[in-house]
Amino acid sequence: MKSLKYSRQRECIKSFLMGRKDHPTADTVYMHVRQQYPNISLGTVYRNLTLLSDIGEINRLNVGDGVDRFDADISPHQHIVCNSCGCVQDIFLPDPEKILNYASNYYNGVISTQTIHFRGTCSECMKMTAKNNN
Amino acid sequence: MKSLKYSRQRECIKSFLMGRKDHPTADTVYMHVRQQYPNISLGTVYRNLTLLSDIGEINRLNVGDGVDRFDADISPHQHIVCNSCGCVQDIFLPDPEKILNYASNYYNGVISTQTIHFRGTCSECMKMTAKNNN
DNA sequence: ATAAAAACAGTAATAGTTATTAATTTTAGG
DNA sequence: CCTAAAATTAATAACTATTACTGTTTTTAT
Repeated sequence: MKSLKYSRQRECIKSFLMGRKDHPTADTVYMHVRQQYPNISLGTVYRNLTLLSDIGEINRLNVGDGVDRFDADISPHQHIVCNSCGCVQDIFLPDPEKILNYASNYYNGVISTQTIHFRGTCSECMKMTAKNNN
Repeated sequence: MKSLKYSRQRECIKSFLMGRKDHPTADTVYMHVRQQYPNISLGTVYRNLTLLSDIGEINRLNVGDGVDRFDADISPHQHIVCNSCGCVQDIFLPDPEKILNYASNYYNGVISTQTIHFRGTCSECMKMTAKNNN
């Protein structure tokens, strides 16, 4: 088996992600980490993001727009994409198991996990449209 | 605005999709439609699938494996991917609005739609593993 | 200090999908 | 039934996101 060795690049990627709640793409991570390590390559960013999600330190998610996003919050939660500004926010449901159990009643195999992504309008964009309609 | 003209290729794509419940990829559609129209190009398949989903005659879905799939069943329903064989099946929940309303309580913007994809083991694969463990 | 293992930067390759273009097909109006 | 404008096509090029390869550098256990 392959042991893990420290790398400053990986550390930087991880801590950048921990400071964000907006589920950045690999490219966004790359742009920011490059300010500290100007020679880092996009491949290194991808490799470390993949590695970190493989060992469960971060989550890789895909909200259906063809780009992978990364989230340092690994507690179980769901996501919503704003149709207006495109932001990706968290939704914490108190009892997500309830949905899984509910769905199990209507499937003849076994359901083990679920991924829900909602779409809608975030509160910021709601304020905007309210203002513009005065 | 651009009016729609008949095309046999599009017709063939649509009717192929209507005969399937397994949410084929563009490539799968291509392979099959090519038996009837050997000169059809993958681009034509993509263009028509995109067009059909734009006008709401089919659905484009993505279960997170990096490939788009297409579904002629446009009634509201959810999907489950089998971890064992990779098949994509339908799940019809009697009251999906209930989930959306539930989630709305824990979000400060507006939720308008939801996409749920489950993962688990389909009934076929369940039978297999049961057999092998005898 | 050293050497094996891991990670790196740089770059090439891959997969899925969309865009371009010249030729063909469809169809509304005469 | 003809015609011509508009839509569609096949073929191919281009694009985007991601992964793989390679020779060099960094990490770390001994």
